[in-house]
Amino acid sequence: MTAGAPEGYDPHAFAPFAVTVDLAVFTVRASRLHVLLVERGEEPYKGHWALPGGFLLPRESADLAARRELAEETGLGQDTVRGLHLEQLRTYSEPDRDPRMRVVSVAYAALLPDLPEPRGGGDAVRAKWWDAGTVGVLAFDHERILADAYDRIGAKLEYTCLATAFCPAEFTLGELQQVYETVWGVELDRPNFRRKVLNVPGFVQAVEGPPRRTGGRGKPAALYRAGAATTLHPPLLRPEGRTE
Amino acid sequence: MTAGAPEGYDPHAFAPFAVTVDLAVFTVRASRLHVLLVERGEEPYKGHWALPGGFLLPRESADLAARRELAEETGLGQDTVRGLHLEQLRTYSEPDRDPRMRVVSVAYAALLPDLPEPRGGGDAVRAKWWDAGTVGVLAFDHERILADAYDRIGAKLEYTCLATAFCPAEFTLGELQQVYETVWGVELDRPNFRRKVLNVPGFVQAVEGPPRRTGGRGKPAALYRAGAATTLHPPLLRPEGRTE
DNA sequence: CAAATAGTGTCTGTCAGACATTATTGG
DNA sequence: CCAATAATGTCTGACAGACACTATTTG
Repeated sequence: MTAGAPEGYDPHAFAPFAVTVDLAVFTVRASRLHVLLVERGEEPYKGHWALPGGFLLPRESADLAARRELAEETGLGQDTVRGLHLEQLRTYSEPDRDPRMRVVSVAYAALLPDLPEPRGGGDAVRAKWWDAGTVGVLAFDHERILADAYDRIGAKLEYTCLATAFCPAEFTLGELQQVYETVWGVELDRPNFRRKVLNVPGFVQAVEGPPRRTGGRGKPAALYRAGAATTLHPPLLRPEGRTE
Repeated sequence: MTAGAPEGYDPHAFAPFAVTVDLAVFTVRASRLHVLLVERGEEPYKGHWALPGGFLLPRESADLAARRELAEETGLGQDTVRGLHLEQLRTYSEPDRDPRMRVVSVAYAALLPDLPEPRGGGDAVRAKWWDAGTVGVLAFDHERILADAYDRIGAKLEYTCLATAFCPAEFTLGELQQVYETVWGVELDRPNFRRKVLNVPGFVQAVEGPPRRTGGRGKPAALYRAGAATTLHPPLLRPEGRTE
């Protein structure tokens, strides 16, 4: 900022802002993208579904608040949550986005491997995974946030290693391909997908031992871990240039 | 957010958050990337240089506040500022980033064509364009914000039309190439750059009339305007995969 | 063996970088 | 004519999509 607060500024005299985080938590289950929603137990929007989130504590960064809320809503351990990739999306600050007062919200996207149903802790009545294509009307401006999150995730798959965040620690290339196909809503050619993934240095790393795993009936697939890279060179561009 | 504010929440009883915007305003002049900085006239960090910015007004979105501050610092008209591309970078919320109180700041990047020296209005002692490679120690966490902004701009040039925001309304392909070379710090092959730019539908649009403009001594160059597209298909990837 | 999934090999058109060449201006 | 900049053309190697084929498992 350029200067001090307005003339004679006193934090308690000025109309204060509340600051919250909102989370778009995604997972891939049954070849469909799912998002974690909570049912609101209080006004406003009581009974509506909303993105999980909540207020920043007085000495907490938005990043920490997001991880705390994520742990509360999913039942994941603090240590698990600490290592997860949280992607800060953007901040929503329209004056009337919350009817009660002035609330500025920092939105995050989180990517999880498939998990059991959330235990629905925290303040929410209950939490549930929804098919991302069929969520209805959400509270506040959360539909907008969810749409922005979806766009961002799809774009980030092209040039970052984010897709591995949807997979368990060890995964097959088929599972990784499923993530791309599900998020992008396209079908990819398996041999070409394989070639491109293995050509990106540091994207995936073969798990040494002969351990393999079956995915139903066919030949067992080799296992991989996420590699050291964070960005993809070259990127995996999605087909047909449909980024609009 | 999932639920109402904490038990018995009253906006004035709770430790309030102040919300500000900070702007990384870039331009290309003399083949160097420059950033607009202001000298602080008050404590803390009195005498230090900082990114322009300021507090949100009670009923103002961060986006509007950023445009207002930009107009104040650069002397650009309200109408000019309204049409500019402002890129929201991310939000900085570490509890101690401002020694006075809890300040959450929404950072923006703005790209301008080369402009005269700013008139240095607003609260700042003075405002000045600095070579982006030689800025010293900045106030608050503004060095971090500036570095993040620089990274984002470089990446966005690859897959969006952002580069045209650095150019005047009508520009030559040579000028556009200068933008890429300056921000990325590389030299590009002119014929190939030309071919790729013209191959992207909607990136640039030839200005019809035979009007041309000279850049010193050689052959006058054809003029172009920014096209209708916002994203580049295919993208203009920077050479040597140096995105780390 | 048939079905299903994993993995390899090959062909071909497109496009990238590299660079030669022509065009148009001022001095 | 020379220097400087703009614009066009060409060559070649790398890589993308498409797809045929082999490998390994279960029923």
